[in-house]
Amino acid sequence: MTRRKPSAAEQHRRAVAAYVAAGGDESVQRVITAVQSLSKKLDQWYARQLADLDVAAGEWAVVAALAKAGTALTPSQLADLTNVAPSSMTHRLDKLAERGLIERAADPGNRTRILVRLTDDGWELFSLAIRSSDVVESDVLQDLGEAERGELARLLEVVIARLDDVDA
Amino acid sequence: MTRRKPSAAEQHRRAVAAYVAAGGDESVQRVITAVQSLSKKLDQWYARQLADLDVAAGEWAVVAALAKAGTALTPSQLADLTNVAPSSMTHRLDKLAERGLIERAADPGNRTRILVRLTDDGWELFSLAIRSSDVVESDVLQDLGEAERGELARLLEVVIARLDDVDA
DNA sequence: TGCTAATATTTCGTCATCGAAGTATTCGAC
DNA sequence: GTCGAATACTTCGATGACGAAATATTAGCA
Repeated sequence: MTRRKPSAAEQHRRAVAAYVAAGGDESVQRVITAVQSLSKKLDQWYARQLADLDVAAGEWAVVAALAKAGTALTPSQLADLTNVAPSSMTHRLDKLAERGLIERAADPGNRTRILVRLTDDGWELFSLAIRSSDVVESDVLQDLGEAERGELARLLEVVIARLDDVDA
Repeated sequence: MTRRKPSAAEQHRRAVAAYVAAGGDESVQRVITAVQSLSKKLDQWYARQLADLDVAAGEWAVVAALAKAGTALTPSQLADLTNVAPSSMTHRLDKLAERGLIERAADPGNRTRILVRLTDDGWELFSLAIRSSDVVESDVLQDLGEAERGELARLLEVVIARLDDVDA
């Protein structure tokens, strides 16, 4: 490398400047850029932690989706939730089933469907990964007090409430 | 689908509940989960907009990284910034160069390095994509006033300032 | 019932990505 | 200056993801 890597804060500033120079609105770009760089860093950390558990990011996405849903889901629903093509889900589920993290069963009410659910091992993996991720996540939020975290969450949730409308 | 898709807000609530049930801290999970679901939706929208311009998400990441840097970068730096293996960058740059969006030149000071820079067409694509994305991004932030956007940006930037420390 | 369209999953061929090894150049210690 | 380690990029073989087509079942309608 020619020079040392700039800090995340410095990269953020430059990114916003570039987006504004290209015609973006500043108050918008500050928020969007920050969300993206934070999410990117989180993804990097998750990838490392999951590698320790020998789980690929895509496989984790399936486990997490099932855990969040709290009920069995079909391959199509999982593909939609984890942002991959339905055809890609087949192989993923094969591998997860081989490891005993999920199990497939025919839907008794509709024979074209297959229901995927977490096994006990799958639930255990989910809980283990969440607890270890929570440590890093707490670290990254350590500069915010309880009130500020609440305010940050509230503002983000206002934005999330708008997502479906913009989608349509 | 058995039942209609739950709203983004409802999915967010369920996800936080699942993470807390698995042992995560609520104030942490509300923020982290919100950041991730927002980022995921943004990625989906970008993918669609970029598909209209016939640009893959990974290719866009390279163009954006060069635009943000404002200067020429090496393939290794681009691989690092865009979160891919250095070996993957070779082919990506080949394709981007074929389309005339970037150009490679030998570094006069170090013959093991190659300098990649945006062409005029590359800059034009960047500006075009930013301006069209800004429309969607503004829509998603429409429920926040100028003061709230500022506060949201400020809180996120506090978190970003902490990223490097946690990384180490 | 019978027929068409829609839904759900899988298979298949192709392309992008990965890690490891290969090649070339530069840096540092002596 | 010379040799070995470090750096930078590319090539290579294997794996994973995509879209399109194939298969199977269900739903709607006359």
